[in-house]
Amino acid sequence: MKNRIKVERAEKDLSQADLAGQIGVSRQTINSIETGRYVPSTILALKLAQVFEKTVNEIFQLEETD
Amino acid sequence: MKNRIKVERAEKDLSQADLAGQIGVSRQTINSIETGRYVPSTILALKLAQVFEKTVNEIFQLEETD
DNA sequence: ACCAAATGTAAAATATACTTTACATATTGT
DNA sequence: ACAATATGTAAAGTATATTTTACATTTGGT
Repeated sequence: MKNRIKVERAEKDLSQADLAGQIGVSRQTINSIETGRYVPSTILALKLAQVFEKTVNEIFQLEETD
Repeated sequence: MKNRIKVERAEKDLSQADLAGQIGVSRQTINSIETGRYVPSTILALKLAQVFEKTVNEIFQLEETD
């Protein structure tokens, strides 16, 4: 699964720590999702989408391997 | 988190087992998500949305308690 | 009423998300 | 170059998702 978190963060000028704080997870959780080390829960994806004012589908996309 | 899986299934006339088969998870996984017993991964949410031809946000919505 | 299919759950096992702590590297401003 | 901030990652621990097996209940058709 691909994601656009890094880009969305840049557009809102948010650090990983900022974003983590807004959503209520650890900074490492954001980093791990952003770098594809693990797949977030749907609740987390919805919260990220909410912060970025986008849909989940705009931020996360399936790949063949999924 | 709320979800509209039951309704979307009805509209496509799919049983829980049918849906599970299309996505590649167990029937109990679908049942558990549908009845709110647990929160799916974003990959699973994207696959469900794909089957229903809707966005993840149309199928899953955050609640205050999330 | 009977039968088949669909649904709701539960328990045990396994996989994976997420936290905390900690450290190393990279980036940016002065 | 220096200091501060941001990022990448790792290991150990905890919480939660998902599978498999299994059974009880419900629903729909005849």
